[in-house]
Amino acid sequence: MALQEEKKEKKYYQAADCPITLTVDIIGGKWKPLIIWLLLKEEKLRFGEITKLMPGIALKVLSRSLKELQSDGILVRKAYPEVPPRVEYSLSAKGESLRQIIDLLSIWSRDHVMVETV
Amino acid sequence: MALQEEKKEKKYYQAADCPITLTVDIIGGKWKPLIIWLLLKEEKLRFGEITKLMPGIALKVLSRSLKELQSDGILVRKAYPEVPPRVEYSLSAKGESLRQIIDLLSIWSRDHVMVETV
DNA sequence: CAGGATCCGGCAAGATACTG
DNA sequence: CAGTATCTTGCCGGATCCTG
Repeated sequence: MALQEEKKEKKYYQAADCPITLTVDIIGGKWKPLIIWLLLKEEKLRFGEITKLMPGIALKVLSRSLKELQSDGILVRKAYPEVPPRVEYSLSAKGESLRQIIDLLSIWSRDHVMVETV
Repeated sequence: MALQEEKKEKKYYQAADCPITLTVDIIGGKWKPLIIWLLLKEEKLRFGEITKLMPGIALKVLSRSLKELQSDGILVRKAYPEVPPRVEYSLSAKGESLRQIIDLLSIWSRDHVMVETV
């Protein structure tokens, strides 16, 4: 079996090969970072609370962002069968595991973004 | 001096308040992560080399991405006054300072994205 | 060789109205 | 209260042609 084209190094790359891209696709976008960040601080938030904390976001966008973060396993939705309805969002273990990264990002942005080269 | 409305906690947030967003805005997008990732590995790349390493990217998109990463201080462009022209891109110190974050992201994506809950 | 200029399509995001 | 449905918009990314 002649392993003809087997190189140790790939010759080219696509976005999907990049570990940064894989993560950014999940936690990136315009609002998801903020949602995760808030949930890291607040632990548990209702849908309405989030809309009040983030006045700029459109309902539809928040709704879809939450749904995607759910299906990516980052956060957990808990609905209470009450009237009026109550729904609480919190981070899953997988979501919590992002804390270390978030902390690093916070430090980096403080040191390299907010201070303009001093 | 009645510090009437002075709360310790802000009542609402915008995307710009979030440290994750600040960083993701710089290194995020479809191709920038890949560019940074490659430069972390290769140290120095010519424009044409990048297009060969990333066959999917459009010239204009690469061009603009590089320009933005420059103006954000992430990478350095060095042009040699030759014919035909030669241009080399490499990470700045600020760009290098992302390595720690990138490493964490790599680990996280390997542990939480690529293995689907085992 | 390293790009600039131009035109185009798609999807994310936004605004508003409505519902279980 | 916690969303959906619908319509519109804006920007990102893509393809092609052109140039110092």
